[in-house]
Amino acid sequence: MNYWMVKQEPSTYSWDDFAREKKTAWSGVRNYQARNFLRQMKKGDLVIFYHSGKNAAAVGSAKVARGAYQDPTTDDERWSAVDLSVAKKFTRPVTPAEMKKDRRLEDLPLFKQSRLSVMPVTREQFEAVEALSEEAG
DNA sequence: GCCAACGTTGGC
DNA sequence: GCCAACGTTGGC
Repeated sequence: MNYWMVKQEPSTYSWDDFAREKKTAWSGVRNYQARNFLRQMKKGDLVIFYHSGKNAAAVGSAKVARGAYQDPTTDDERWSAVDLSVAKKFTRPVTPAEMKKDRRLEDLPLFKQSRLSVMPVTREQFEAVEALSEEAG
């Protein structure tokens, strides 16, 4: 079982959109590194859903419902998509500032490669974000 | 809202 | 296969 983080601008596709749909195709990724990570995702893997932009925060978790397949938004065979289903909404969003302060999270790829939209995290990191979301702000 | 940095695309 | 141009992202 592996752990991941996906980043999305909420004006493009927010957690609320996701929660309404329950399941979505994570498609439209046009970056090779992110694509490679998508292809490594297996059904059942857990994913942190992160909002980028002005109110950036980790807002919930998702589960990989279907491993990589041809991205339906293009005929170009280079690009892949996965299906994600809602796991749980965090009781409280976790901001990048909080994450940076946490020693368990200071090495998140999120902070090393700010443009990457799909990235691996360790189980420890996944659980640390979850734990922060359950603490009082 | 501008601008610099990054990554992908397209022309040679 | 290189490199300039372009589009997108993120920081200020």
